[in-house]
Order: sequence, then C-alpha cells, then structure tokens
Amino acid sequence: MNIEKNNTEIIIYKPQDFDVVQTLNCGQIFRFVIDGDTAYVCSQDKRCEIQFNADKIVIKTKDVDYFYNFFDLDRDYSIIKNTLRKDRFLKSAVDYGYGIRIINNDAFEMIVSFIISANNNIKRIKNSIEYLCVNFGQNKGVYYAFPTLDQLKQATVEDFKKAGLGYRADQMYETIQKLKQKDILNLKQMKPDDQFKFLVSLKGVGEKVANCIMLFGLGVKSVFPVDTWINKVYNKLTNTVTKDRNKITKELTERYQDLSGFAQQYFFYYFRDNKLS
DNA sequence: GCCCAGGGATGCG
DNA sequence: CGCATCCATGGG
Repeated sequence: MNIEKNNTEIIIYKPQDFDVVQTLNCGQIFRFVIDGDTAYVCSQDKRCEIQFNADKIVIKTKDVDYFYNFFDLDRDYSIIKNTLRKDRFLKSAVDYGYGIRIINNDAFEMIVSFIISANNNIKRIKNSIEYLCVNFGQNKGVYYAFPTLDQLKQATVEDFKKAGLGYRADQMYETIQKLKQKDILNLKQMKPDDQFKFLVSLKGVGEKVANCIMLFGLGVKSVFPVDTWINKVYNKLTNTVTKDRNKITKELTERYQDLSGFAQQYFFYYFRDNKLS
C-alpha cells in the first residue's frame, strides 16, 4: 500500500489492506454514507469525502492529518492479518474482512454513541446520533458536527427521548451532566485499567460499551468487546451454550492479547450476517 | 404478536 | 459474588 498526502487529499494506491466499505460497515462508525463509489464520513466536527475503487482510494478533506490518523494509516495491517490467520477460529474471517481497519475516533463521540448502542440495532443507533447532531451540533453546511459536551449539556431527558433513546435517555442525561471536559482529557492519559474503571462508572456504560469506547475512541487494541454476535460466534466455535460474557471476554482477551481488538472486528464482521458456519 | 438489536441497572439470594 | 428480570423502540 503506497500512500501520498498533500494539503487536501490522501491518496492510497493498491489498497490491499484497506477496503472502505468493509471499514465503514463493520459497526465501528455510525456517521457515514456510502453512495456507489463515493463515501462521506464524519467525525467530531470534521468530514471527508472518499472516492474508491480496487486500485486507488482518494480521501478529500480539509483535515488531512486528522483523517490520516482516523483511518489508522500508519499501521501495517498485513502483519496483523498474517498473525491472526494462523488462528484456526479466525482464518476465514480475516480473509473475508481483509480490508478492515480500526478507526481512531473521538473519545467523547464514542462515549455518547456506544451508550446509545446498548441493546439496540445499528439503524436505530445511526438515527439517534444523527438527531443529536442536527439538534445540538453545529451546522456546517452540508453536514452537522457532533455536539460538544457543552452543547449536549443543554439537552433534557425529553430531548434524548425524542432522539429515540428510550430508557437510555435517563442514563445519557445523567452521564452528560456529570461529565467534565477535563475527564475526557484525563482519560487519554490513563492506563487502560484506569480508563476502564472510569468508563464503567458512567451511567449506561458497562463492560462491553467501555471496551468499545477504549477500542474505537482511545486507541486501546488489547480489549475484546463481547456483544450478542460475539457470544453466538463463541458458542459456535467452541461448541458451548454459555451466556457468561465475562468468561468469554476473559478467554478471548487472553487468546488474542494485544491483537484482541483486531480479532474482534474480524469476528464481528464475518459472522454478523449469519455466516455462522 | 413475537423476537431481536454491538447491554446495563437493579434487586434478590 | 452469580443470576434473573426489566428496560423503549422499530424492523423483520
């Protein structure tokens, strides 16, 4: 993969380790649109337009450095994939999701987004997040920015219910009201164990959501979020019928170590669409 | 009408 | 501790 960068574009030639559709569709990003061979992706108050085909990916944006890091373009995924392909559970999943990259998104946006994600489906999650952007985020012309913490502090429980959060509205309200800008800054300086402890202290954040926030919002790759899909996959692969997510999390984290986050994404993407055989 | 969705909080033993 | 139950809401 050969990458060029200038003030307005990132150009990736022969992108064998980056598939735009796979990366956007594997459940780590909620603010994007795919329209044929073009994609539009938002993060925080920023946006990029991506034109892609089998030979070349062009990312157009005012924030080149931000999206270079966002798509994790300094990391060599071929090494990771070669390692994980040796795992008998993962070979076909890695081959299938060969172009997945784990994005480096904004921590606050991930906290809000994954509180909404709990016991929810992706379409509804996207709709709720979009509602919050339109009603509380800055109007940037062709899109709305994700609301800042101060902007979301203006939202009431009723506002969150209008956004479709249902019973999560109370949790969201309490977490937003208690959260301070400084907490987010501190979070980025903490060790993973302390990040986890802080995150699960927030209302609406349990172990799985905390792990997602760490993986997608704090760059911690040694976590393995276990959701309903991973639970199903685990039972299938190990021929068991457990619902003990703590046990699954512990086992898979020990199995994949520092590559846990990558392994989890390959699993999730491959098995989500009923590819359970 | 039932089941499910990238689960979490609460209460009970 | 582990475990069961409830929780809004829309789509299949």
